[in-house]
Amino acid sequence: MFKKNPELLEQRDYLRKDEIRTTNGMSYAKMTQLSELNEIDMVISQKGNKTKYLVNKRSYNDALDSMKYLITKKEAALMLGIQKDSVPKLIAAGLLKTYRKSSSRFELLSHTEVKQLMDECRGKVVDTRDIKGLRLHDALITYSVNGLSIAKINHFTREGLLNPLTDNENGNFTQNYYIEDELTKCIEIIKKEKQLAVGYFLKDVMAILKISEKKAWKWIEAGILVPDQVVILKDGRNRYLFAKSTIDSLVIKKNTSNTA
DNA sequence: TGTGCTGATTGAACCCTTAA
DNA sequence: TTAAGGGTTCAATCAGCACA
Repeated sequence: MFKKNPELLEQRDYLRKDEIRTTNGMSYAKMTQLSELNEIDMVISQKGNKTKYLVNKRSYNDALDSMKYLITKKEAALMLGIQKDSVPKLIAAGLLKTYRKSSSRFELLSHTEVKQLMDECRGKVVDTRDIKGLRLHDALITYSVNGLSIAKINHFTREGLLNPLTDNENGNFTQNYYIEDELTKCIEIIKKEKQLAVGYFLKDVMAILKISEKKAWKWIEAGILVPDQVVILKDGRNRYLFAKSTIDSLVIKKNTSNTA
């Protein structure tokens, strides 16, 4: 009945407890706690041996609207569809703020802000047949080595560089699919940012200067190409890092000697 | 010059321990 | 009891190096 007439869903006065848990990540314990504090109006409906817990929609929405309603990182993770370990990463990236309550020893988050982040980063709802791309977790497994993180995915989504798709209008990050072409472009941005901050690797330098590996080593030995940082790996190998400015000046030198 | 090998690296997920 | 924190695992790519 609700599938045929979705507007009937909106008209309901009461929501099921399990419905609230899956759509908003609120734990059953939290609902009981809010009910005891009279923050939400929860009624028990008994039919035979089946017990139903129903929450008044208006009281629930009022409780959510209030900034008083703070949630733990675990609840935020449930709401976003990510692991609890990822929540601090979103906080560190400035995508979520934490609050302190005298009654709690834990850092808490605003339910409103978590919901807002999810709404901003939820994929565009399309038909299941039109879904393409990688799930959030698969994208992270594939591209974590390139510096892609859950925080970066959210940043890029907010900036419009990533346009995820979903077939669930109330879905969370696990239901988002990311287009591979868009992910590749974001990886390029991350790489450029890293090169600016950390520097170029020898392979990057070879490509920029258009020289072979042999020539690169000759230049290093001759002191023409001087690494700005040498990281000695555990197995004795060296990892060379060249600052962007070092390579830029070499490119200029190479170009002027070519034109002369 | 090209190719293949090895170990490092990355970050989320997972699992276990700790602390209040 | 439960959230947080720390260590480990997983899957993938990359850089350095050796060698044909």
